[in-house]
Amino acid sequence: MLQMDIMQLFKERRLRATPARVSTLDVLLAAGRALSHHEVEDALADKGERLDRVTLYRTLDFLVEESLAHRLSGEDRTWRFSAQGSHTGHAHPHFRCERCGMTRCLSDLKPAMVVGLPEGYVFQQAELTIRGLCPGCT
Amino acid sequence: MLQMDIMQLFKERRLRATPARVSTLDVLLAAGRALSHHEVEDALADKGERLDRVTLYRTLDFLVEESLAHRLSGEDRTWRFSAQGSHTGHAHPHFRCERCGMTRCLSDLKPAMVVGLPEGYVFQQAELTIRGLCPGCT
DNA sequence: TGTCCATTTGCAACATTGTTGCATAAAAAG
DNA sequence: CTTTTTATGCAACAATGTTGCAAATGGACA
Ligand SMILES: [Mn+2]
Ligand SMILES: [Mn+2]
Ligand SMILES: [Zn+2]
Ligand SMILES: [Zn+2]
Repeated sequence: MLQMDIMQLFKERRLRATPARVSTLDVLLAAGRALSHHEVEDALADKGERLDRVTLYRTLDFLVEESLAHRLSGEDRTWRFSAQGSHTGHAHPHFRCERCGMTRCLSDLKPAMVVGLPEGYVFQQAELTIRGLCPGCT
Repeated sequence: MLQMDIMQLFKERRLRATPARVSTLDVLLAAGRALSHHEVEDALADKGERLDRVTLYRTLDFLVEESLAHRLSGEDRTWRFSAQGSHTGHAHPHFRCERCGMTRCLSDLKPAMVVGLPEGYVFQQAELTIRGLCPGCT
């Protein structure tokens, strides 16, 4: 997706198309996987963008708020951000590499293919987490 | 499980049965759910135990290392610890309350019962995470 | 194109969670 | 009781994320 198209996207939604937001969403879209705050920071640096740490945190929150990205918690106590916020509530499976932490959404896979991972991925473990309300909170 | 039995357990395994370890495992066993570092600290305080923050971190790590507990990452960037480390690799489903964060293992449930949660729990979402190695790490 | 105002940004300070180094205390073996 | 090994407490540090506030700026409108 071109930067110009991203700016157009913001304008259609009546959201301020600031450089920080356009560049950040651009990075997420180009990555094709979930990126940590730090990884986004690095990717922005590669493009010659200098962005304050706090601004980036707020920008990522903004994108999630506007459903342009979604956020998932990593095993390493950091948030990861992925574009494609469209698929509702990110209630889809994810893949995380046990060695390097690389995380990507598996939302485009049919259920049958979750068992058979995409080429090149090695299955080690499936973790199923049920979320909801406990007896004390109902 | 009695404190004395816990001490016995350590001795059988040739592990040093220090007050910190016995009390901490006691707290985890009594909880019946996964506790954060902070929650363990509070529970110990209730029992009149004073334990250094760092010592507790190391004690919890020790219990995980010895397979007397297992550790899971929460949505709030904190580790949770649960006794019953016996079930291998904690490759079992968990339940987390979306409101208060209460987390417990569902390891004692048959697969059919995962869909139908125990009485009092409200289902909201199932998240499946596949873990393994990505193409770059194989 | 210039003006204005709500919003965004950068900076400093702070909070939380967890880790490391090292001297001292204590467990368990003999 | 003495010795040896290991665990503990303390201080300092690191990583990740948040909050308050003044200054900059995006976009609407004249
Ligand atoms: Mn996702
Ligand atoms: Mn568990
Ligand atoms: Zn990897
Ligand atoms: Zn609850």
